[in-house]
This record gives sequence, structure tokens and C-alpha cells, in this order.
Amino acid sequence: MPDTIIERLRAGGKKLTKARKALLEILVQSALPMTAAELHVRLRNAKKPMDLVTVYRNLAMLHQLGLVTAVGLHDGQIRYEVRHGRAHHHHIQCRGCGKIVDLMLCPMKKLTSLIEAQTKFAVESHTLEFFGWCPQCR
Amino acid sequence: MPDTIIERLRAGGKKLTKARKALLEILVQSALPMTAAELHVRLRNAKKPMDLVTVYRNLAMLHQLGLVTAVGLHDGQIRYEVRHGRAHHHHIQCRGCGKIVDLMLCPMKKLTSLIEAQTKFAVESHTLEFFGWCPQCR
DNA sequence: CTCTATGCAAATAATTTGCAAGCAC
DNA sequence: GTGCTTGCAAATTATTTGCATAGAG
Repeated sequence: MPDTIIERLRAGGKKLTKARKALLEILVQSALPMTAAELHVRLRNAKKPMDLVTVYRNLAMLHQLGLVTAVGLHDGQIRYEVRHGRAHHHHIQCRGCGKIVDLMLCPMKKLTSLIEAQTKFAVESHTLEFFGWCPQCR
Repeated sequence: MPDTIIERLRAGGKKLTKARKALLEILVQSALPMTAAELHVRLRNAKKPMDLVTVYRNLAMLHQLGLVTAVGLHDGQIRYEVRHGRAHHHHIQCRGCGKIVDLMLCPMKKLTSLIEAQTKFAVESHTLEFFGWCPQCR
């Protein structure tokens, strides 16, 4: 778990509790974005049970500090993944089995300024997700 | 309300009830994607009240027929907009007031084939949403 | 007349809030 | 010790399901 995450927690006035450390460890090791419920189960399996409510609160806090990214795939659940130390990227999810795969590309850079000129919005972030059928499901 | 929407309803074995017609009229006239709750209120205001449950069922049905598109902006609600007769596009939403603006652009065409080659997925659709601050809120 | 559509009640699922006790610093 | 954290219970919000009646074709 990179030191900077802990530093940025502290910079935000947050404490590194045992529970929080366990959650961060799982999240850092996960290659793919996870839901609160998934984290809840993984914490229980790791013998570090944490109330689901606390998982939600920690994810919201980490999101506010900008340490995790919220990923909204269209199954009605919000997933989170650690942002620190990872290149900005997007995902593709299989319509059949729900599998998620990282896409290490993002063509949005140039578009952002175009959109800012067009709408006068100050663009802060974007989401880009693909949906389709994985090799096993098609 | 374009005839083709009604034709495609019928082609799907669906009936054009008064309630459904009122819902479609509001949805067609709306420039921006709407939630089930918003539609419920608008129908009530238009003196064509429809149970919220029925709104959900109609939106799900229209989505299955491919007549509406689901837009997932990150505030925990699904919005729908009529797809028929509109160019494929995306949205930007203000972090402050929640305002949504259409973006008439989509740079995904070339990317799709790149992603299909990279992941072996058959890409079916994608979502692309921007978030930022509108002129009034920044 | 047949089958879909609707309303109402109730059930789920995801997420949030209130409050008292616990732990990090 | 002081204030952020956590767990537990309960409340909210979004959405879905069951069932009997109403309406379209």
C-alpha cells in the first residue's frame, strides 16, 4: 500500500485505523473496481470484518479525498477503485457474465477543451464505459 | 410523436394505451433525459397521472425495444431519453446544480475496433458522460 | 374475447443517517 | 483527553414483484 495514500489520508485529517488499513489493502490489491458489498465480504474473509455501513462511509470519504474513483457500470451498483499510482483508464463489461476488463486508453484529453469551449462548463471529470460480449459469452 | 415509435411498439407486440401515449409524448418533447420520478410528476401535471410503478415498467419496456437510451449520471438514478430520430450523443452534468447539457459529439467509432482487437469483446454500446461546473456554478 | 397494461400493496436492494461507545493520535 | 471512527438499528431512496382488475386490438 503506497505511503502516499496514508499521507493523503492524514493530510485530510483522517486516521489510519486497523479497519481502514485492511480495507485499503484489499482495494489496492484488487485489479478491478469493487462494490461496497464485495469489499464487505472480502474483509470478512480476511478475518477483518467491517460493518457494511462503515465500508460505505470509508468509500465515500476516500472518494471525497480523490483517492478512489467511482465506476458506474449499468447494473445499479457503484464500484470503486484506487486511483493513486494508476494511470487514468476506463472499463469494458460483458453483457453476459458481467466480467470487467481494464482499458488502458483514454481519448478524452482533446475533447475536454472542445467541450469547455462549446458549453462553458469547467470540465472536472468524465466516465467512459463500454459494454459488450466477452469471448466466452458471445 | 414519430409514427415509427408507435410502429415499433406494435412490432414488439405492445399496445398504445392512453397512459403510454402520454408518457411517450412527454419523453419525446423532453430535450434531456428524465428519471422515472420526473416523468411521474410531469404526467401528474399533465392531468394524465400514471402510477410510478407503471412508469418504471414502461421505461424498462421501451429500453428493451431499443426506443429509449439509459443515461447513468452519477447521482444514483437512471435517466431515459428517446433514441429514435436523435443523433447518438452524450451529456455533461454540473457538479453544483445538476444541470444536464447535451453534447452532440461522439469520438468512439474508431476506438471501438481498437478495443475489440485488444480485448476480444464484441462491443455493443458505450457510455460517455462528463462532469464539471456550469457557468452559473463555478 | 384474449392478452397486455395498470394500480395498489408489499417486497427488495442499495445507500444514508442518528447515536452512543471505541480507538487513533 | 479530544475528535474522528465504528457498529447497530432504523430510515431513505430507487426499483421490482404479485395479483386482481381494466382496457386495447
